[in-house]
Amino acid sequence: MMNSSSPIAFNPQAAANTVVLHGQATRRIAEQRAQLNASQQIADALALVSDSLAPQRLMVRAGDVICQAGARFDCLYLLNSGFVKIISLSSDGREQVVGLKFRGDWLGFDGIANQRYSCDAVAMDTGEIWAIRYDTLLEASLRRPALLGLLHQAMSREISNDRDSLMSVCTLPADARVADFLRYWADALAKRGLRTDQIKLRMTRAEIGNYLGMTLETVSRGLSRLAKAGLIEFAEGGRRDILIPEVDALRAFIQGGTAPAPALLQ
Amino acid sequence: MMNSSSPIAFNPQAAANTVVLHGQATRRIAEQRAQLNASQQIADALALVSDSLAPQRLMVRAGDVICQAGARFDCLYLLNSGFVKIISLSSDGREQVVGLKFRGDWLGFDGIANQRYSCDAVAMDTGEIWAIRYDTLLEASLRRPALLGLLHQAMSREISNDRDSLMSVCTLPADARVADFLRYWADALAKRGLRTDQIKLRMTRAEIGNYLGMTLETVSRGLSRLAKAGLIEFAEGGRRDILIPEVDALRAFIQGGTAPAPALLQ
DNA sequence: CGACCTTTTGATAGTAGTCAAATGAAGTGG
DNA sequence: CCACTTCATTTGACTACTATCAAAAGGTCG
Repeated sequence: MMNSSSPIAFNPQAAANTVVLHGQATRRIAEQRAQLNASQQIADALALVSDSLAPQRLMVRAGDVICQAGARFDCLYLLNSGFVKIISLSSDGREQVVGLKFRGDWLGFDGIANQRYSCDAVAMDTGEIWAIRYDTLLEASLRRPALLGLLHQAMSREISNDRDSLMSVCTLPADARVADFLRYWADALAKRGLRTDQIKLRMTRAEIGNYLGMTLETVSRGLSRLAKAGLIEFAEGGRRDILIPEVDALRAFIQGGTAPAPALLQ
Repeated sequence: MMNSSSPIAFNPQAAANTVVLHGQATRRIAEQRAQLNASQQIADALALVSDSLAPQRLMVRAGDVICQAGARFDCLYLLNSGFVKIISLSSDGREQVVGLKFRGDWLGFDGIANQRYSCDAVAMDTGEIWAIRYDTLLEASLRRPALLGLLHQAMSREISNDRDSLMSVCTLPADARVADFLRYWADALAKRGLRTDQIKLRMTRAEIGNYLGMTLETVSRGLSRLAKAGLIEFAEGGRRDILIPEVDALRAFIQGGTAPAPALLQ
C-alpha cells in the first residue's frame, strides 16, 4: 500500500499520445513539472543561503519555541526541515494560529517593522532551522542581489499566502475549510517533492480548529464527513494520518461547496 | 523635510512628569505621541522615496483600478493620498476584499514572487499614487540602505496586518468584528494625523461584509446595535458617516465581547 | 493498569445566513 | 422640478450552520 503512484516516474510522451483525455491527465503533468520546479527552487534557495551566509544551524524538536512574541528582533529563520506553526497573540489574550511553515519558508518577517517579533513560532516536529542575523543578511544582500531577490520573494509569498488564508476563512463553509486545509498541506508537501497521498497531521483538532476559525468538534465532524464522502481516509495507525486518494476531488469539493460527486464529472 | 530621523525630537521627560494621572489620561498622551511619531514616519518615508526615486505620480478617482490581478508585475505603488481596497480573486470566482490601504502604504508586494500581481487594487476615493519601478527601486536601495529598510518595514507591517485580520475574523463574533473594523479604520486615520471622531466609510455594507466574512445584513445589524449601545452614532448626512465618540469604548467592546460598559472600569 | 489527553458523536442552543419587503438615497430624463 | 429608475440600507421572519455541553471511546505515557 505504499505505492505512491500518483504518477511519479512518469513518461511524458506516453501522456502526450493520449491527447484524447484532456483535463485531468495533461493537468497532472503540468502540475508535476511545476512541483519539480518549485522543489528545485527551494533547494537552490537553501543552497544559496547556506553558501553565502553560513547560517547557524539549530535542531529543534516538537514544542520548541523558535522565536517568541515580544522578543527583540535580530534574526530571520529559514526552515530547512520540519514543520512550524506561527501563533499570534492579541493584547487581550486571544491566541490564533496564523500560519504553517514548511521547508524553505522563512520565519520572523513580522519582527522587522517594530524590531520585535509579534508572533510565536513553535516547532511541530523535529527539524533543522537556520538562524540568520538580519544585519548580516542585509549586508550580504548588497553584494549578492540574488539573496535580496530571494528574501523579497519569500516575503511576497507570505503576503499572498496570508491573503489566501483570509479568503478561505471568509468564503468557505466549515467542511470546505477543513478540505482546503488538507489540500493546502498536500500542496505544500507536493511543492517540496514529498508524497501527498498520505499526510500526517502534526496538530490536534483544537489547533486545526483555531487555525480555521472553528471549534475542534466541527473539525472532527468535518473530517468524518469528508471520510464518509470518500474524499479522504484515515490510516489504520491513528486518526492523525490521513490518506488523500485524489487531491483533485478535494479541490472539486472545495469549489462545489455542497456538490462533492457531481463536480467530479465536469 | 527629508528628515528621516525616526526617533522624533520628543522630550520623554515632559511625559514622565505627569505620572500622577494613571489609566485613561496617561494612556491617551502616550497614544498621541505614538501617533504623531507614526505620522511623522510616514511623511519621512514619502519624502525619502520622493527625493531619491522621483516616482511617477498618478491621480486616481473612486473606482479606478491601480493594478490588476494577473497583470505583469513591474511596479510597486506608494499611496500618497486617498483610500484603496485590495481584492483577491480565487480560481473558482470567489472574490474577497483582503486589505485596505491608506496614505504611506505600499501596493503590489504580492506581485514580486510570481512576477504577476495576484490581487486587484481599486481606489475608493480620489487620491495620488506613486508608481515606482521595482528594478529602479532595487537599484536605488543598494546605494541608499534607508530605502531598503523602508521597503522591508512596509512588507513586514503588511504581514503583521494580514495576521491581525485573520485573528479578527477567526476569534471575534460578528458585532465585535464590525466594531474592530471601525477601530482599525480610526487607528489608521489617527496614525496619519487625521481626525478620528468622525469617519466616512467608503465602502458599501456588502463590501464591508465581504471584508469581514459576513453578509451585508449582518453588518447593518451590527452597526445598528453598536449605535443603540451608544458606541457609535450616525451623522445626519447619511449612514456612511460614522461618529465614534470614544474609540476606547469600542476597544472595550471588542475585548469584552458582550460587556461594553463594565470593561471600561478595570 | 490507571491517569490524562485527544477524538468522536449526540443533543441542544444560539449566532449568523437567507429570503423578503419597505424605506431611503441618488441619479436620469421628461 | 418632479416622476421614475436603480441601488443601498434597514428590519423582520425564518432557516441553517456552527457552537456548546456532555458522554463515551480511543490513545499515550508513566
